[in-house]
Amino acid sequence: MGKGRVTLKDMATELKLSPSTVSRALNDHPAIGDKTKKAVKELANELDYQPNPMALGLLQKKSNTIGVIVPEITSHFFSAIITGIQDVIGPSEYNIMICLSNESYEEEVTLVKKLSKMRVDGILVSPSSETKDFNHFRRLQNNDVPVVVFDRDCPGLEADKVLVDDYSGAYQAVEYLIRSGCSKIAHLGGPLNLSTTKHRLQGYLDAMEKNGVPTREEYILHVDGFSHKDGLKPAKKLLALENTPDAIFAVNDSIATSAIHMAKKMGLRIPEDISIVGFDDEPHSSYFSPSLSTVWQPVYSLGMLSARILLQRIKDRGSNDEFRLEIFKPELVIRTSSRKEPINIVG
Amino acid sequence: MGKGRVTLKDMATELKLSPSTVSRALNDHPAIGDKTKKAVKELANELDYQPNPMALGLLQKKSNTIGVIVPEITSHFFSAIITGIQDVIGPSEYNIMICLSNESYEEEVTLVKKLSKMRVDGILVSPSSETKDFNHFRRLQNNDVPVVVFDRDCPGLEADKVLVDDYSGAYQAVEYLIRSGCSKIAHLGGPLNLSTTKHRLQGYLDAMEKNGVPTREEYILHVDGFSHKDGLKPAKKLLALENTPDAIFAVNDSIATSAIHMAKKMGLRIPEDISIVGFDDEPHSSYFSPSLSTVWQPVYSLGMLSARILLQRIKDRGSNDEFRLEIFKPELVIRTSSRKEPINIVG
DNA sequence: AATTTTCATGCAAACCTTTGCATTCACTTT
DNA sequence: AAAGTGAATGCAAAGGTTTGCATGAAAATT
Repeated sequence: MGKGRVTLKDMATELKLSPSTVSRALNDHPAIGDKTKKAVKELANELDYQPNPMALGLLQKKSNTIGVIVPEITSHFFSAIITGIQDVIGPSEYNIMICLSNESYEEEVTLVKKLSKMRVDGILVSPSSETKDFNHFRRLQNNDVPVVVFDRDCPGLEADKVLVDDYSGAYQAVEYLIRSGCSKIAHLGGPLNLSTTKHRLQGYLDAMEKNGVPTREEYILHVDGFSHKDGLKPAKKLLALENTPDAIFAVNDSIATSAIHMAKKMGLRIPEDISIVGFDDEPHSSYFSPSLSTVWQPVYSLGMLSARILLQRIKDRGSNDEFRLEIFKPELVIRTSSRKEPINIVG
Repeated sequence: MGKGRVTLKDMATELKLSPSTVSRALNDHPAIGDKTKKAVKELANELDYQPNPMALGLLQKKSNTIGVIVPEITSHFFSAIITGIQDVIGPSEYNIMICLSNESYEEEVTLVKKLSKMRVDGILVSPSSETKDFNHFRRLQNNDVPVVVFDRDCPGLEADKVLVDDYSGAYQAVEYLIRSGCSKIAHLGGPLNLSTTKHRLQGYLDAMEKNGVPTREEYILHVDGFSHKDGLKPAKKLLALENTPDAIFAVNDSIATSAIHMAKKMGLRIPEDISIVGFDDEPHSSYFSPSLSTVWQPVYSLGMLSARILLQRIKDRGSNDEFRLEIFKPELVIRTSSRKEPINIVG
């Protein structure tokens, strides 16, 4: 009864010592005698003493908690990142508080306030697709709360960042489409003010230009959200063009499946009539039929590294190290939703 | 500078009042004069005063935090439940601490200890597939921390429970397979000591028996984990039987896709040669080809209700209401991975 | 034997907030 | 004018822990 709620004072009374001695004994303070230490530790063990984190937090002005803000967790992408974060933070002394912004700037600001109020010791954040202004993060930084940005960049914000080279991923994908013989390559892009979206678009544009393939304005559409249903209408629009594309590079796998869905519905054969490539390599993408060609990202590692950097930053608080910028390389995964590129093209 | 870290004392000095007066003014205590109240509130607003949750927690012996323990979040199932939980808890005064047990009993016990140490005000839990003993939850309850169990039951544990009628879901699925003309129906079940797995198996068995369809021991296999790769070997084994099944009812969608994968690989046509039905209705299941027949569960609602019950329980702490048992009804969703049942069978 | 050194422990403050009780002051009542 | 009332505010304790400083006793030095 009352287990786990024993206090230092309780133990002090029991042992006829003062709370301070008990505290020092538990923390192996050199000035405490060995017999006392042993007695205290035994009792603490027996009574399953757990120091009260609130008392500690109050004293040390820190909560031993780190906050994580993500737009959502129902996609494999973010849930895998979070799993990586958990696997690093879990064994540490810190607790994690995961918050969902639902891709809303307003909710994100509210969450930052909530976390700030909680006195979190640091936060990991991937901004919502609506977020253009980063002052809420700056306010945290001014309060000495380190911020690590992951996956989606916050341009102009000075912070540690762990990103993915979306430009390269897109470039690889589009260049491969070109080499495989496609020439009318369309792009289903994401919400416009997201760094990832922008870089994927730029990668697409550059790959087209560098390879002398003309693009058309009507070949580039942007979806409002990242889920399957958000891609259906734009995909339909693209496929209904007079000059039907022979390839679509989609901003992620869900949107790519929208395109596959629509293409099939319109009687197009994949990949004979049209190649489709996604981004993210969600685990089920390989089980679709056709299985989806896509760009793989090291999501789990991304989560782990972000968490490690934050822990390091918290530990070194004060020392004004330069902010880190880590960029992971994504990799093209070719499956059956796109044509094979001719083998004889070498170098 | 130092914003958000203003204390009552700071404001008291500034206004030449005592901290107690400032506190009372902010809490609209009747004994405080209107002028004072106004002045205090204005200053608090200006300085963006945020009461220190640790001081409050220390005083009230509660953390305003609720813990959530789930086996994993990379599947849509649990991430959607968590989204439901968040949507209920988020707007409340409580914070959420999400923890992943990774389907490990040991880690689950560690997490419970961590949350207990944190003095969470309640927990929501779906036990790991290894968990057979629930004393770690009972210890929490003994410390007056309410526990709400969701999706996966903890048989013998007295607590509020929000479950799904897995038996009914399985029964519906299997009876439908029988009516559609299948007679050699196999089952790919989950880890054996999980309530959901057991009930799905029982639903399968009963549907077979009640409809006079014999089952064979060799038709029932159990997988070790819930992901695609865990299902491949068992599916292969099933399909390699001399007496090849003409239907497979899988414990979830991922395992169902393993079966589809293997069936295709072995040259079987779906659903002509073999029908396959899953469980969960993950969002991409409808985009597979063949699109997956499966059993839908109200995951989001399940998350929301669990959270509501916990909040209620925390509020009514002390009053010894009976534990609630809520059971959601799942629904069969018929797509193209299984034969259509003859329309002329009525009543 | 007197003094210094060493060792082990206790006291009290601090962290921030809430709250029961005491205090102060102005105003009303007799 | 004295006493009583009421309103507005302050004091102090509590909650659990850590830590600088002080205290006490015993051991070692002179």
